[in-house]
Amino acid sequence: MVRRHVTAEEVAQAAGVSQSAVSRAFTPGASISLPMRDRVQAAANALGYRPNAIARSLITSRSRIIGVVAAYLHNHFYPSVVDALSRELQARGQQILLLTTDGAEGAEATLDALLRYRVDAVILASVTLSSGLAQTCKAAGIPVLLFNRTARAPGVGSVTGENRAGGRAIARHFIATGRRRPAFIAGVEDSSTSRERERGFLEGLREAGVALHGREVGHLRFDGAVAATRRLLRQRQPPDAIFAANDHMAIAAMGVARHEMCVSVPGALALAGFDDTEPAGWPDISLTSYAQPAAEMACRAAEAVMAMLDRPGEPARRQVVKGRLMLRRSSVNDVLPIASSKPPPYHLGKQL
Amino acid sequence: MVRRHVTAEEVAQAAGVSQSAVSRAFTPGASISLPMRDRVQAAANALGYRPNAIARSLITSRSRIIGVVAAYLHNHFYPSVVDALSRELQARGQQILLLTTDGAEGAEATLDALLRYRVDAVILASVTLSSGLAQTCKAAGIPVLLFNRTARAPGVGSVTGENRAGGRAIARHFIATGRRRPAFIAGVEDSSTSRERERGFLEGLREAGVALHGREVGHLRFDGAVAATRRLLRQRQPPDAIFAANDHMAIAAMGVARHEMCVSVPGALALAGFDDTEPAGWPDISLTSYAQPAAEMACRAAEAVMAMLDRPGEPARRQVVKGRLMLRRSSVNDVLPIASSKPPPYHLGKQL
DNA sequence: CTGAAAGCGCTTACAG
DNA sequence: CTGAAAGCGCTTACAG
Repeated sequence: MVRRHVTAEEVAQAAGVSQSAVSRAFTPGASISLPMRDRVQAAANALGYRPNAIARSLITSRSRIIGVVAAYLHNHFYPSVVDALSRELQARGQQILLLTTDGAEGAEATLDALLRYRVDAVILASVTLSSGLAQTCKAAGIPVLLFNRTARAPGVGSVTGENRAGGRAIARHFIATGRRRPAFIAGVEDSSTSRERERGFLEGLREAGVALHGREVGHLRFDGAVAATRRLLRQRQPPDAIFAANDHMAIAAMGVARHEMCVSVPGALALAGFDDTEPAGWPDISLTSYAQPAAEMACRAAEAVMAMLDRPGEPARRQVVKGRLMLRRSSVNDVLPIASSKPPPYHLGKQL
Repeated sequence: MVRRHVTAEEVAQAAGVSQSAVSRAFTPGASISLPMRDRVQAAANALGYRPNAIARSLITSRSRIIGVVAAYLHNHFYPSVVDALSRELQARGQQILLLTTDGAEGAEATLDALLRYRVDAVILASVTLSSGLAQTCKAAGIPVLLFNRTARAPGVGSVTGENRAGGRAIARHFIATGRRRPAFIAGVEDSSTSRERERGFLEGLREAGVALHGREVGHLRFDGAVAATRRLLRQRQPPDAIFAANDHMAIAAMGVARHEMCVSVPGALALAGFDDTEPAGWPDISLTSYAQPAAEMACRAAEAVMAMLDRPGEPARRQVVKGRLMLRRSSVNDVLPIASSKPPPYHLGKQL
């Protein structure tokens, strides 16, 4: 039973009208009389007709599909992003063609497949994707939006958090709480996001005349951050504070410090991450973090994409979404543990 | 600059061949000579041609797009699933149209939108989605595969973990470690997945002649599990073990027990979840859990979907992927903390 | 192996 | 408001 799909032509025959009329009945704003529309609808319902969006987009040359490229869903920031993006885009009548890719290898080939589907735009939601992907989209004449990273190339819009200000806030917090041997775990060297966070962090330290005590690269991966933390903590004089370029790596660092090296957190070592992912708010983790509001960033991104589609000429914008420092028990002792009975208690943190 | 896309016709003109020849050059296995193919390729590269998959699927009536419906990406099991599914399907030349939906409301409407894109099949990856969605797909003649749940209706394939056996294993473990007041936090009442886990758990308790000491519903949400745990632990005689129907809820329970009620885990209370999500393996969480291997389940699901497309007549299968109990410090004291230096140390757990 | 032609299921000017 | 017709960019029998 390879039942073919019902077509507009079949509905037209059943309703005794032209195929154009069927099309109009399913096109909001088309010039069609109410009786005609009802008649078509009745026949359509009886037959179980559903307009073929593929055929539609072939002729309108708008697929109403947005390509979303995500690289590493194990970092919990990205599931939140995908969830929020999906919601926002669906609300605007767009579908999402999802592309996941592990690092750069093969990404070009899968992006090529994506572009064959004539997506209306592409959102690149990963700091590790080569900017070559953005260029490929540009070359294909497809609007690109970078999410959580920027690019030097002009004409590429982006939505990011306050990377530099966030890094600076973490540094000031470490200094204010008496830390004098702060270290940094970078993401990947060639990512604007990680660089900006580091830059802000270094600026904050310099303000206070404190030198960076150590620096390792965690490659944005859990295992990478585990190794980086071991190297930092095995030094003769280990750091008394570590800022990891994102929560995912900071949580790995926390595990190594507390359970492998028996370093007390926050007593002997303060920890801070970036993103304020959900696990950071869990009481057993309670990780100080600079928040990037995924939902708001996704909303901005969806709006930006729609704007790119509706007004192609408009110059691409770089939007920065405001964040805030969430203080938790990984860096300060006096933050209240969860005690209140009023929900939601798990995302509380002292706001700076 | 609304540069239109390059078409096969334009490539044909540039190469001085017919449009059919261009089509054949991009169709693996088509009968075309090597010189002809090279000539077309050269022209195509020069013009930046990319075949329009939309047009292609209109005529082949295979879109090579699989609809994936996921409901709640905050439960970290689902990001792993989406990631793995995406990888597996991409490897088989399929694209993914992603649909996220919060609960039942509005899900029908968005599924309708999905079906208009003539996806070749739909994977329903959420225990909370109404089985009405599966029926809608069936009615539209589109193959459906349930992921992490089953349905009474025949002809609907599924891929699940060992829910019943897993529940039983947790019960036996609680009993074996001396727990006598075991409680259960259910997911949602009408989910086959949660029901099977509970059924296995009760069977395991009955074997030992131990009665269920408490039961609450967490609605599969973090906040819901927080409230459920409070109700359980505020009893005059609180439980000495809690099995939550998934890790997401178990982690919420852990936070409440340790940080709000000051109940020692695992001393006064043993905790266990289901799924073996990544956070369960983090040393600060170290949650005993029955593993559902997301990657393997995704692989099976991808294979099953491809089989449904290639052999439409074949009866739908219900596949169960083997899991295993991961013992960690939320339920036993003698599990070694992370000590080894050989990676990957964070997913270790004593296997039963 | 190659090309001309029909056709996939729609949208949208164009007449009426 | 309605219908006949052209056409979106391809694939695929059909001849040659």
